[in-house]
Amino acid sequence: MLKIGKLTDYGILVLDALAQVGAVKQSTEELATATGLTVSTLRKVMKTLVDAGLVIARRGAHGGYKLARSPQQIRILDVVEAFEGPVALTECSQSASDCEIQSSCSLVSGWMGVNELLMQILSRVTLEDVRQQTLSQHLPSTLLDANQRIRLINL
Amino acid sequence: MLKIGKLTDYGILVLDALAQVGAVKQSTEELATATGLTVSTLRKVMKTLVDAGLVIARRGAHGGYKLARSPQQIRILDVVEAFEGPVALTECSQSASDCEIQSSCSLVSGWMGVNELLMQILSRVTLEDVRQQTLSQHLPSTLLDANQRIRLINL
DNA sequence: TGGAAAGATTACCACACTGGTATGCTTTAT
DNA sequence: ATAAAGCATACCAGTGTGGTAATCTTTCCA
Ligand code: SF4
Ligand code: SF4
Repeated sequence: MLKIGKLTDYGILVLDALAQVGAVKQSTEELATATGLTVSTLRKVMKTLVDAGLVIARRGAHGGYKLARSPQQIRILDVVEAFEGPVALTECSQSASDCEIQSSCSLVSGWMGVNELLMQILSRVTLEDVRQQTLSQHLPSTLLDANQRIRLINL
Repeated sequence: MLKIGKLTDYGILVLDALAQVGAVKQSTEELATATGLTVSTLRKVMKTLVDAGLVIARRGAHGGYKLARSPQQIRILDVVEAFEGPVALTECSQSASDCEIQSSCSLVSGWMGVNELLMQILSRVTLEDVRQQTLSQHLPSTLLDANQRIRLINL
């Protein structure tokens, strides 16, 4: 599956709704109707988003939420990390690894490379890309030749 | 986190061990000592690997396992899909989606793009890449300029 | 042809995580 | 003061994962 959590998904959903209205503050109720989520669920989502500094909250009467920066400056990686912590494909990708066979494993640095690669990709896709469907839906399925491949790997 | 399952990881571990010895068949016991996994766990891993056609099994006395094709021809995506099913970042990425707000969601095709992109990347990294640490461990962290970015997104 | 060597199949269970929900607290504008 | 908002916490059912064992089936060879 390699799926992202549903809450992460909801996070993007909220950011999209906020981007839609520009700089206008939105209340939890307004976001609820805009996104179709329940208020309870929204609260959890908003907390994460605020803690991560992706949206700015204003409390009290006439409060509400607005984007902390423009959709072009919000990376998918930011959102994913906000909800799910650092990207770590394998156990040993994390600092506090508890893989029992790590000492005798020769693949640690190999996985690191893949991990880094995916992070680089996710850091280059922005909220705006997802909103505007910048990414072509039908990518060419032909394999790249060796040179292109190296360039892709090494960015 | 965005982590792959531990069993998937073990799968790569086994494939690495098989690649190490070339065309020689390996028994479950031999793989157990080579990888540090228990025999019970290995059985589950091997079943998945065999079902996916990534390794070839020979039963009976003098049986064992060997790689179905060369490490260069085994894509990480193949292994991931074997253990975790089709890559589907969001609910709606799967055919049988059960996201309740999908009808009123404008991000479906946006996510599709990201999903495709990640799959393309994972399909271009092979077992050999992970074994030989082909991927540079320290990728340049400077952002690409606009043109390069478009080329990356559109492959 | 029988037995040993090997893989295949199935079932079971503890545990952690996820998603969903409710309840009460704090801040701020008027 | 009061109402409108966001903030914090706690709870819980369901699910998925990882780990383990017990049993069946195939193949080779003495
Ligand atoms: S040490 Fe090896 S087996 Fe353990 S998590 Fe890392 S790659 Fe996987
Ligand atoms: S339909 Fe929208 S909210 Fe539902 S899974 Fe897809 S992207 Fe997420």
